Amino acid sequence: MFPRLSTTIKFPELEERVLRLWKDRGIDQKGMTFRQGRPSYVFFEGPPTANGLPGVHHVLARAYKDIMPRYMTMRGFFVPRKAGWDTHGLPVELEVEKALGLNSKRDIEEYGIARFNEKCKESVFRYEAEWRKLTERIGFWLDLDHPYITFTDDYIESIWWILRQIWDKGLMYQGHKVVPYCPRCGTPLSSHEVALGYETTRDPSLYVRMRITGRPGVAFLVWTTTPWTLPSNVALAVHPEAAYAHVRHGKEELILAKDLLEFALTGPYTVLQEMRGRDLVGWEYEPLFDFFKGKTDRRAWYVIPGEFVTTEEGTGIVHLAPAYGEDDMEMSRQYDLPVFHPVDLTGRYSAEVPPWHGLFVKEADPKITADLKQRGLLYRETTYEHTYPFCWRCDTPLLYYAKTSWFIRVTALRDQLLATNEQINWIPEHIKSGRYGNWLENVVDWALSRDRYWGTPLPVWTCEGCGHQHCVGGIAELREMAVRLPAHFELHKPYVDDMILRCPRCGGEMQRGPEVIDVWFDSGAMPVAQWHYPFENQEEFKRSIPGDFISEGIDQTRGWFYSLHAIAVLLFGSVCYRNCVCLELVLDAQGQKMSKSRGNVLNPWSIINEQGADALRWYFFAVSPPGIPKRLGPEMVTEVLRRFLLTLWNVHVFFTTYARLDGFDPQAVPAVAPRERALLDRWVLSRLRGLVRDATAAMEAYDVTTAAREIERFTDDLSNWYVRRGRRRYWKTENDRDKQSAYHTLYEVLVTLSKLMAPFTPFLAEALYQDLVRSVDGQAPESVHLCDWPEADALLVDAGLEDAMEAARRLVTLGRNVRMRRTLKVRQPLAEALLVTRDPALPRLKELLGHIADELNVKSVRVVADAGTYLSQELRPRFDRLGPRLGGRLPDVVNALKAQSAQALSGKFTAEGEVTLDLPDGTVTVSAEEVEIRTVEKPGFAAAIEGNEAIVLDTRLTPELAREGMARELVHQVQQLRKESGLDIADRIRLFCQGPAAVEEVVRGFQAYIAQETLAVEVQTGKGEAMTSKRLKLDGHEVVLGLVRV
RNA sequence: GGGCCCGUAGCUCAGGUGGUUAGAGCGCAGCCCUGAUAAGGCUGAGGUCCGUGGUUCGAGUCCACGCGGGCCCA
Repeated sequence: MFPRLSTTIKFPELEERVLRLWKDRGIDQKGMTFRQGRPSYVFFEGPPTANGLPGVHHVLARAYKDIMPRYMTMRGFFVPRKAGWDTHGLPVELEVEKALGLNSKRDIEEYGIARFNEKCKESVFRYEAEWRKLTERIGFWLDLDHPYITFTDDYIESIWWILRQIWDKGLMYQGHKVVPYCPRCGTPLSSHEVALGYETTRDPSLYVRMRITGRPGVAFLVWTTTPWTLPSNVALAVHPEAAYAHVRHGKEELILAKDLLEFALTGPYTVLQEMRGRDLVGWEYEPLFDFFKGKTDRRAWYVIPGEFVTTEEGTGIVHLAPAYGEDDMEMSRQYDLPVFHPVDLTGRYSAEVPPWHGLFVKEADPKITADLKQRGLLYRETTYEHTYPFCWRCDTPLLYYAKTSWFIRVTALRDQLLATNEQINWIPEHIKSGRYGNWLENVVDWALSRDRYWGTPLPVWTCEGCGHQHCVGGIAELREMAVRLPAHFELHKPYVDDMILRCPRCGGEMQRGPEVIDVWFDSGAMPVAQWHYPFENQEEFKRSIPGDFISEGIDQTRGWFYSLHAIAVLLFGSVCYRNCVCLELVLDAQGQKMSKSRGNVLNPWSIINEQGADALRWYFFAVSPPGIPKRLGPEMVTEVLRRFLLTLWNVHVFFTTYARLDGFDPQAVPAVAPRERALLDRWVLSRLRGLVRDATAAMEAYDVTTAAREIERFTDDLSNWYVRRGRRRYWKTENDRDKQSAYHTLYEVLVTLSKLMAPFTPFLAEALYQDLVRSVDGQAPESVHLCDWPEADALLVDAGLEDAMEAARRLVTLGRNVRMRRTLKVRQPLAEALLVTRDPALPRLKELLGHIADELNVKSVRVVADAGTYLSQELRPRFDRLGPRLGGRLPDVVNALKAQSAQALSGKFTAEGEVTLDLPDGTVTVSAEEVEIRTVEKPGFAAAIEGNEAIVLDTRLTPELAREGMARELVHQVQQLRKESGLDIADRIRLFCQGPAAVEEVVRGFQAYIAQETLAVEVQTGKGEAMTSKRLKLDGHEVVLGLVRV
């Protein structure tokens, strides 16, 4: 028996009930495991960090992470859904530093690394309970009880194994590299981190004189915004092809780029000589300072050519300090220049620069400037506004700084990265060759090491005796090689730092370097490390690589999308994941980015508790494709709830209400063969088949949005046509084949719909399924999420019927348009409607005239070829057919056609199939296929036209029609009265109607009709006993209606 | 400064390979209908399809250059 349901529904409550059902019966567990043994579809969970509260953008990501696994499970695949937590890294350290009031690496070391890391470990699960709560509440099925956690020794051991593989391939190296470095945090930042901290700032802008050796009074004019790098200058670079000028300027002579003379010089000048940059190459100049004079054997302080030099700003002569610029370092390699690096790890000058020893370099800028000025080397000093990177966590200006770091030679694999990228299905597609492809083309070596505390330790030990380096690939190996291990064994600092190994070369003692690794390596290692491969779970791992599906924010192109891909290529030379759905930002209702400072952050719970998780999920899926930024506000979610979820719910309530009343049992009542069902049934089943086919195709293409929109469209058709047109079939008293056909059809549609919706709105889908299926069939799968996805082929198809129905609905709209414009109430029956249509579906349309007549409330509908009395004709050229044939002559032909009367031309086209036109440049024959003849309304008739279709209503009211109109009005009033009296839809009544003879005569004449419509066992005229009654005016007559429940 | 994406009604979004008069939902106004419906229907107001050039018989659609917004990178 179907449950009794109400159209008043609170979806959040329904969802909580479904959650309890899942919990009580362990359905979530079954849902994740019941396909075990079937082919797998592999989903990778990109691990979040649980040291912050989940926000509404996490709901978007988790909804997408949920929908494909659910869909693929229904399609028959086994989808493992291991949860994961990202636990290492600077963001965690920062939180803990803040909480403990620590401000520097020294503070941390004084506090104690062991204690500090212990705090980090606690911090990363601070909000785990919140994450779990949200994850469960939005219906994201994930195995939260067996997550991978990146800080465990098992996980780290797998990472060590990976690093060892890379090491063995010779792809790890220690190098000098200029990196963006935060002197406060004492660590280089990844490019990802640098990107977080660009700000507009003012820096000094210095034009300095570099005196040319052997040419007294002549200097290069050189521009810099980083005076602190000048002591380390070793060379100047010019663009070899650019034009330079030697000018007299006041009392001195300067050389700079010709294009920049006006820009750089502050007064009149005379050009003495012009030259190319390459002419200057090799010229020597006097260093600004003598700190490094004589400290190197290499040639320094001369001009070299550099393609990177521009003549758009500055002077076209670039000062090179290899330790503090990437280009500079590159040039120093090419030209074997010395590298002077007089700045320590805290950003202060070393003793190599005595005047400013101990001073932070940025603070030394003005002192250097003053010194140059005093020695006459400063030409001009201004300030320069530009964007410059600051540390995203502490706001310290970053220094580009040569650091010893460990790198992975990813550049060696660029071609393989690009080739495997071709195997990834990116959604949206443009990511592949756009943002991501570009990133891969410009890929640089992966700066792996971090000089921090809370992270996976880099497993490289160095022999203190012979300098031999060894990369440890696992715990067993570590124990074997160990000379000394700390009492507490853990693969974290400070414990690993106390692990001393025996050098395999010389037998000396090996010490680990201080570094931990980039946290992106942790998460990118998850396909391997989540299984503790290769130490355990070899089968699981092999089954799950490459993965089938990942989905995260689009910002992960440089983050997780890349680290997964790079590690898989490094290890196996193969692709890591086959399909990647990139998600854009969730914005507020005004389109502004949500941020704490703006105060516009939307709490996901406010929507989940008001509108529900299904509504939010549906909104995300349907509103726009994943790669487009989404605006979100409560009212937007309410709209989809009303438009879609509630509409569907109402159909569901309609069905269950009447099926209960009639005791309809889909198991017991034999189904009428689909082909023998009513046209309306066959139509909706055919539409359903189309929906299943289209939704399946869309889902296979990861086009969730199209699938959702198709489901919405179908639901609208279902409610506003199928049910609307067919509802009397469920009310009627006789239980005939038609009624059974109607019940079975609507039942099948709703059950199928619940399955289609299961991946999108798991709660509502479950509620429908439980109400419809489990309530009557104990043998059926216990949950919609344990069902198979519907098969389109199993359903009836009748494309011709769908076309005809579309035409019928179009004509009904037209007809209502006529009634509206003539203010002819639909309740008043009319005699006839004439249809003019050339729709190819016409033969099938004739089967549907009854529906048109009903909707328009007319006694008969006729299709006519011509309604000439009411309508005239118009001829329109078909540009799409004439255009390609006629090209430039098209306008002339169109004008010639317009010059003749449409009636005459249409006659000719009909009779002869073509018309020949005389044009100034010859004759042109136009065939009937190249024009369209349309019908046009003649004013003054009750007609409406749209395209080449028209409808004409006969508006003459006979007395009989008027009486019937009154009868219908009476029925309407009685129904209102029933409603007002609070009667149940199945209650029977006794009815009386008192009024003038004209009215009472109608009541007697339409007694049977009125009785049937209002469920009256008796219809009386005159006064009567009434439970409730009301007075009203009907066509100017005073009438009293009354009724009693029997 | 470079790359990618976006710009269509007040709002959210559709608009295969160019083709006559650019659509839907919400909102607004008026009317209608209603015993599944918190609904539904009809009509109306509301559009320089971001701009400017170009290609074409014909451009929301293709090309170029701009403008505005977003993301990513320097």
